[in-house]
Amino acid sequence: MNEAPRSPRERFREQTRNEAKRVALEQLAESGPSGISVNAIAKRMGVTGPALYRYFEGRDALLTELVTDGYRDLAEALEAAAHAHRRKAPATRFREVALRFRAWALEQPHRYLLLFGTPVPGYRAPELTFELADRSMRTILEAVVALAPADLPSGRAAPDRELVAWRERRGEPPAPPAVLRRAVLAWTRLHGLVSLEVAGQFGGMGVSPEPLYRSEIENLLHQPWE
Amino acid sequence: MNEAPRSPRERFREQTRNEAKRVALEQLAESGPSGISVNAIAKRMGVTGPALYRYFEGRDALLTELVTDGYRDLAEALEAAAHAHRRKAPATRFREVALRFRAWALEQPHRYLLLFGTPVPGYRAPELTFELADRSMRTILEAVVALAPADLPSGRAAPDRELVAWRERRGEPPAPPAVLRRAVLAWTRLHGLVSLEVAGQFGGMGVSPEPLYRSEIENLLHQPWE
DNA sequence: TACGAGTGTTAGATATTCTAACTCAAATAT
DNA sequence: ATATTTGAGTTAGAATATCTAACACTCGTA
Repeated sequence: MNEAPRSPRERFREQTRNEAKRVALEQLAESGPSGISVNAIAKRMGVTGPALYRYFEGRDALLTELVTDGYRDLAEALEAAAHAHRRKAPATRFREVALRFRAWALEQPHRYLLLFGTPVPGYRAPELTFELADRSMRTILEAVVALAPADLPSGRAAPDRELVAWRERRGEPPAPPAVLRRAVLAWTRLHGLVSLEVAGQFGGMGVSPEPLYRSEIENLLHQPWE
Repeated sequence: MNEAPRSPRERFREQTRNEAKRVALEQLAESGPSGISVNAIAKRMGVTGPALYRYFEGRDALLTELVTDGYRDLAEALEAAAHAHRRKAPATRFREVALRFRAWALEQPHRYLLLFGTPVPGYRAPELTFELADRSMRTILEAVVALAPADLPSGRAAPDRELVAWRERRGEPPAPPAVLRRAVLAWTRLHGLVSLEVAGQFGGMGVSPEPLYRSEIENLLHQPWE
């Protein structure tokens, strides 16, 4: 997105940083989060350990950057799916977004776990986590908004008020609370299935997760609007 | 459960092991999975580092033991909830088991994340993971079985066959595939909500997760049996 | 009471993160 | 074109981690 960095030095710097992150993701895939080692990354890049400290404050900063990159990547994948089907029926669009979500997770399970699994380093701020997840959440929300009929009533229960307030805080057009609640449920249900699948919990059960996932999508599409 | 260890030495050994695991869980709560250090545990126990290697093969073995303990603990909590309400209506029993599930996770979020988050050490075998999660799964399954009407048909779709086969493999009384599917969905939906809550993803949203969780329980109870 | 199994210690090999001090090349400025 | 400065990479080293090996001691056991 950003145009070419001005100086050759900045370009080189950017290139080295990306290379380091690329190698870090390799390490992540091979040996898990705790296998990401500044030293090993440097060695694999053909430089000594301390050299990398010119580019990252330390191991945790590098990890954090992988996390933020991951959230951005996921959000972009979902947005692309939504955009690709923007002319289709809302149900179709929702399905495609949901399927893209699972596909993204399965393409790079270690990254998905890095985002939604145990916080790895010292501890990353939960607020940061939320800010980042929010962009994906918004795409799902838009897909759910398009599904809802026009005449949904406004609820008065506690979670409804919270959701409406949250939506207002972001300066987005208001949506009926039932829609917001449905969007959150969509998020948690899809995440529940995907995270257990990625963590290998279905493996021993002999269940193919895909039909389950599809049926859960249909459940969300056909569930009555209270 | 196990009766008193015979020799004083075995008793002492058991005691030391438990103490070590207790301290390890403290470390886990304070500094996350990567903060669990054999050295630090030993220091906190008043001995030197290498002493602990008499009791655990290494750091990974200790970690693995924390994981297996956690799965056992969770399963026992769910079984206790089911047992406490064994005379109540099936819907009540299911509700209580589901609520206990969330309560267990909230009481010790770091442990829940240790079980269902990113695999931490080298890599624990997924089969092991499944074996252990199975016991909790079974309790949920029993609760769902009790909910189902008696005249459910047997499906012929692929996931149904898999689920039935899985159930048979464990030598348990057969259950209609719709029931098994519902049980898996219960598991994934509850886990989806709880894991996002425990990971702090709802924090910034200002949503109280409890009403959402309860509504999801009711959704499971009232969803038609296809 | 003598033995031996088991517990804990120190020393050390290896690997990690990260800082400090230094060199050197290359981009920038004059 | 030359001088200056910026910054990349190096080695050295402090602090801490896992884990092994060799040794000492102690307390159950025979």
